[in-house]
Amino acid sequence: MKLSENFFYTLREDVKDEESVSGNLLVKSGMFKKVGNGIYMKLPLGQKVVENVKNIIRECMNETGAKEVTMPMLLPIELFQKSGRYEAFGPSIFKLNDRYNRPYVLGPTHEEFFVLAATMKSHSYKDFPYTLYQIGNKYRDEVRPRLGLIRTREFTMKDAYSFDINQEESDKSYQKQFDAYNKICKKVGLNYVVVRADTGVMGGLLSEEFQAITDTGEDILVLCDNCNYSSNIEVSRCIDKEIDKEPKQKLEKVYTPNAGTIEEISKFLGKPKDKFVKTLIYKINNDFYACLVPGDREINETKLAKLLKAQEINLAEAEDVMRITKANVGFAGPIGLNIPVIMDSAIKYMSNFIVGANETDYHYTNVNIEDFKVEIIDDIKNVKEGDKCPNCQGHLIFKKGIEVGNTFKLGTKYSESLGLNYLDENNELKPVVMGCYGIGVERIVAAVVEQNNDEKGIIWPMSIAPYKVGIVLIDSKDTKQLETANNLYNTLNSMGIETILDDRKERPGVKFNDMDLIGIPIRITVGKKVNDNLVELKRRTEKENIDISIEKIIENIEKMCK
RNA sequence: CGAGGCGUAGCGCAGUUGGUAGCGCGCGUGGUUUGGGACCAUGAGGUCGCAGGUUCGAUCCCUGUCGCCUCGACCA
Repeated sequence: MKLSENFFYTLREDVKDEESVSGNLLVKSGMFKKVGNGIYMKLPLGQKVVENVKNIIRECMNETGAKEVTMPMLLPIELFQKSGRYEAFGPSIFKLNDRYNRPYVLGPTHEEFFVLAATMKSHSYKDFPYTLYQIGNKYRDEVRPRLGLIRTREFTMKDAYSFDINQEESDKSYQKQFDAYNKICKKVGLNYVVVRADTGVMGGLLSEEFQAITDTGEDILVLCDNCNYSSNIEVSRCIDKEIDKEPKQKLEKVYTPNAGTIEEISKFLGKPKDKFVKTLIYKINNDFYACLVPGDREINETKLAKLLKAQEINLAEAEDVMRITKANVGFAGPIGLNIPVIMDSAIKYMSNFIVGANETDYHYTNVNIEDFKVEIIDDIKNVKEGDKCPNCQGHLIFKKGIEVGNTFKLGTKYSESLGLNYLDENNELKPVVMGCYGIGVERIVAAVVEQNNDEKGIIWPMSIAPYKVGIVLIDSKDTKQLETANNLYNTLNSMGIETILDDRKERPGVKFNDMDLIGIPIRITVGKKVNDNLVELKRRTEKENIDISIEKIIENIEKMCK
């Protein structure tokens, strides 16, 4: 691409509406443009990067034997209602009506429709296995789109679906996709980790996330400093410390004016936070529950929801709390409450602790678990850094991540709800076992930028860079320079090494800065030294130029591109 | 959905105690420059987010509305 005759622009100042590094750089470099909240257009350079990522994905998918298809984005609503996911997705599904007022949705994901396709080729056990995939748009009305391209309402997803006769066979298909995902993450140049995760709205048996490690990530990843344990915090199991009990002391009600938070009450009574038990009133499936966790811990709503098989889980409104506890928010406790109590397992080892007294401005001290009735005891809290690893003697550490991919073992959830069955050798009707596998394409792009940038701009890995080489022509009026630059440009492109020629009538500084901003991996500068038969070569990752003779430059670049 | 902030030229911003607007960058033209975002001159470009209201007069005040950003919507 010659810049003088193409659609190319960059911004000189940081983008006002982009807080994330990747959002700012991708918009500033003219690769993407924001259209609205969580909606972006892809401009030529961004389009190329996205295509490069798609091609890597496509290549790795085809290697697994998966076949590419295209699903519609505009979907009649019935199948979602049938699978029960119209409810599960709730408000994050985009709905619309046609001219006859018939309801449609913009596809948030396509399990149901792949199942529909699968019914055409799932009659006998001899029809299996097979895996289908597509690379297409998804629409989700997110609570809050944010972080540039990391959470948008329209995005490109590669989604694949495997179909097998039983779990064992399905596990094999899963493993193939899992391996392909590792390959893709490596090829696009991500620093990533795979973690266990919640199956969420997809349902099913197992979920593993491919998480790009960055400070701007939305997820907390729990890793072990000793073994290879890795998990999303939402499903990370707590290993409770088994502490010996103190001798039981006498229960006492104490006056604690205006001390409604653990912070305040801990300061007021001069006791550490782990001597307290927090009582949170939750509304779960329209019933109220009191949930107890140690004062120095956070509740984990994913675990709680799973424990109660709940669809909807919310902290109770202040008025509900006041009605149930007969006290202001901040003074709830398990003693004398007439709603079910769910207690975190760690509290078993606590003694003489402090809880709210269900009376404004009062707490009980020296509380022990015999003092109240408990319905369920289970792990309902988040792990903390430094906690013991569930797999070894090591300790847990936290990192933040961007979820770029996710693989699920779905079991027979969809085949059963949608009637996808086959006949086995014994002429018995069996449900098909499925897996599904998703990758966010723009998310990969954003995550790569989050991990590869400096004060000048983006630093693309060779594999997905929009162009591999950028030629900066210093003086376009100098015939020798112009001719040399054009020759290099034509040669490289004809070799399949995609090259930009900056032949604009700009000062060199402008060209250098733009080339750095858009992150082209290799830069050739064609300037005065052509008279000595030399051009300059510089990698985006390095500070210094080196002079190379014009004869040798092509050979050098060819090596670098490999 | 809650709280806060912001909507003024393509971009980033200032401003008007109410009298229909300016700066920097970018853009056009002419010239001087030419190896890390040049300089001089001269221009073009705005229904001051939208709709009401108050006023002789509103970009400014009031009301509503739309859009965008951040935080929150879990730690009692």
